[in-house]
Amino acid sequence: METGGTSSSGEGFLSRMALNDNKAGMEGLDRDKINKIIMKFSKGSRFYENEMKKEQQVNQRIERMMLQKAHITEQQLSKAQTQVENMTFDLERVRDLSRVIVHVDMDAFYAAVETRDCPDLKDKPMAVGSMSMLTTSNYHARKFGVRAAMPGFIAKKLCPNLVIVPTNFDKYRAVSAEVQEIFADYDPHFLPMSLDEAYLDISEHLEQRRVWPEALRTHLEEQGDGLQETVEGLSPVLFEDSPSSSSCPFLQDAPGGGAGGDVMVFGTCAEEAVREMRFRIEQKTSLTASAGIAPNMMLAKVCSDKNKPNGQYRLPSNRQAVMVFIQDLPVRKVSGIGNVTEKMLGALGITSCIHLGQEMALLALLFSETAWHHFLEISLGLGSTHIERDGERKSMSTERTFGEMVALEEQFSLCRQLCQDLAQDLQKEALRGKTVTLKLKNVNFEVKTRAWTLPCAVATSDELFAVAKDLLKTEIDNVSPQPLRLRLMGNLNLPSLTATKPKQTQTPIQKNPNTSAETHFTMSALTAPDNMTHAPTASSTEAHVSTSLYWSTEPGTDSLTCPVCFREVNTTDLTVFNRHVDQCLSGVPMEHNIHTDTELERGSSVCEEEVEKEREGEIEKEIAEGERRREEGLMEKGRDPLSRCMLDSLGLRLDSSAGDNKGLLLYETSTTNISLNAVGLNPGSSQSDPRIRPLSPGGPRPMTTPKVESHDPREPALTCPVCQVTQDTDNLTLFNRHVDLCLNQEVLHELEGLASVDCTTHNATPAAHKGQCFI
DNA sequence: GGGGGAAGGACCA
DNA sequence: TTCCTGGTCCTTCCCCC
Repeated sequence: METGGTSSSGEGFLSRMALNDNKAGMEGLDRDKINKIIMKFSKGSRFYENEMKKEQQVNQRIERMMLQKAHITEQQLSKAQTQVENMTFDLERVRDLSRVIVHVDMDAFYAAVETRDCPDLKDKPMAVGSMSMLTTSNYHARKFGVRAAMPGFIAKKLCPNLVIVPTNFDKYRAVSAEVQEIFADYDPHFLPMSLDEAYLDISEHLEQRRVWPEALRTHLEEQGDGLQETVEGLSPVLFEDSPSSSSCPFLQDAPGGGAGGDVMVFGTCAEEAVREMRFRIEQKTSLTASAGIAPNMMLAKVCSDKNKPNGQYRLPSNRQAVMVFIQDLPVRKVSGIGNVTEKMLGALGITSCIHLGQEMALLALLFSETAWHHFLEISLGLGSTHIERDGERKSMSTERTFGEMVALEEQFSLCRQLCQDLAQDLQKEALRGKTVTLKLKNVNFEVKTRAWTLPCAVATSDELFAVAKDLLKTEIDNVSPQPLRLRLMGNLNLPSLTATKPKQTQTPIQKNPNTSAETHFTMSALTAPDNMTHAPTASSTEAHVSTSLYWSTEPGTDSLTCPVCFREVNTTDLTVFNRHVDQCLSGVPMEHNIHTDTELERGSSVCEEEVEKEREGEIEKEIAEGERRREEGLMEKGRDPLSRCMLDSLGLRLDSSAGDNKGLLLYETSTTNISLNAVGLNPGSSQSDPRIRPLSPGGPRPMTTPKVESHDPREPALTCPVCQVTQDTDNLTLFNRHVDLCLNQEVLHELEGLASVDCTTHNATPAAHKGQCFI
């Protein structure tokens, strides 16, 4: 038997997929019937399979917990009981019942806004969202089991007449702003939780209100668009069965109120103040709100759900009333207890808050300290009494879901786009962040996050992409030879400061997120200053020193010494400096960045002089040609090459001479100046179907490669362009890995000329260190 | 052993 | 055919000092 909002029918229903009716307007539904439909159309899908996996994990957690419970001794229990009692005593001592906290929640907000603007919808089951996902539904739809967070196509099965209206956040934001203006009159420091929800502390307002003359508590009811009409006509159509719509509080309770009255006078108590607030919201927006009034935020939130929609509930501010209220409250109703916690508590026989109190000693032994402290507070009806707007934002992110994406260039291009979007958002709030996290969800709904913390905070698109693309590349390599089949990509930046200038740390961080044991260098062994650190490596194919060096500054200095060219770079901007180092290591100018970054130009001018002008011209010519072809539409849809910036960052070049093999990329390892072809550029194609022809070894390697030809599977001989040894394989992935390792060896040898290299973390075999070839 | 970063997950609207 | 987005907090694991 499942607890709370989910059910099990004994057919192996996943509790996490079954109908969650823990929402107003969903009482008394035929859950079994609804669940059967949900399962019928979910079963067998990748989403379902993943949910099943997650459910199993939760079940295992529960099994472990039960095992742990079986080993608890009386002595342990008694000790824990003492601990709980002490804690309870401490909490009771500071219980604060003096505040009047209000939680206001707009009723089916998005759906109500859409219905208001399109009255045709008022009698129809409708939801806001898309066939993929619904954000909310009206109360007609809820009768069919249609609710928020349900995919539209399932909702359509439950309710074939369902009207799905696309979201219009600009509109909701505008309405929300109107509502918030009213909130501010009651608590200027109110805490908005989302567009449709807020906490207010009206204690001060009530103090003032006590002595307010009636005139200040009088509000005009606008005829035609006012309460009378909304109660019987427009907005509350969503809430015909509302506990309060049948006995409109405004009309009946408010002094001076009455059917058709023009003037509404409200009282001075908390209920009257909240009633007034809701009245004003409705007058201004034609939308209804529900509210809960209680001595703390936790209780206020529960109370606002009590008489939803279009109602309010006040819990008296005394301990006894609070304890009575809490007794029968299902744990799932408490904010912070979700599906998993509910299930775990249910396994212990805990379904309501009274059980929580009774089993606290056991919970103290089975859950973490944070968790059981939270449970104890809930069981005592305690919650926060201070509404504080979080001054400081903790993180900022952006993510996107899409159809299956396999093509590398699409993945990197999207990554770039996300970085641009995030950079824009960061810059809007003048924030910078030190940790860049890449979030990936594959087609099986498995989510992975990969993070990298930088020595200094970053904010620009280029800076973010420099890290994100490495993280992405690492993941692509990790699943190789399989392609990375994505359905979501996100980019998260954790701001650590709000300053407009980058913060420069004095203590370098030296970590390598590359869990795939790919080749990388431990830079500490180089004869470089101690403050040189190693950033995330890209892949073994990227001559790892490229884009991988980060530097921290010494306080008081305004220049840095390049560890490669040993010249002073006149900058303290680490990004600029690291680009300089990248350039020196690669021996290739980062022409695009240089042209757009004057500081970089200054900082790297010394190294630039050493770069062959001819090659610069050649590169520029190639890119110009690539762009020309792009503009001319020669690139077929879906075969659009990587952006210039992306190509740069990856060390990739477009082969404009590829003819029919458009989409071919040339990989250029900057140190060795070797060109290899990369694969999988056509959408739909994958890395498992590459076309490769190794280049002829020796001599200066060309920037462009001859037209690629398919490799004949009957002809296994592939010759490594680096070591020139023929490899006994026709597996192109293996062959490419071999080339990677050889390339890295070349880099190593080059660096050995500058400094000693610590190869302890280099994943190559001893043979590789000797420059020999292997697969 | 403690601190801190990385990764994953729960939960919320 | 199709299961979101953006944010916070917590837990666990692991590495380093």
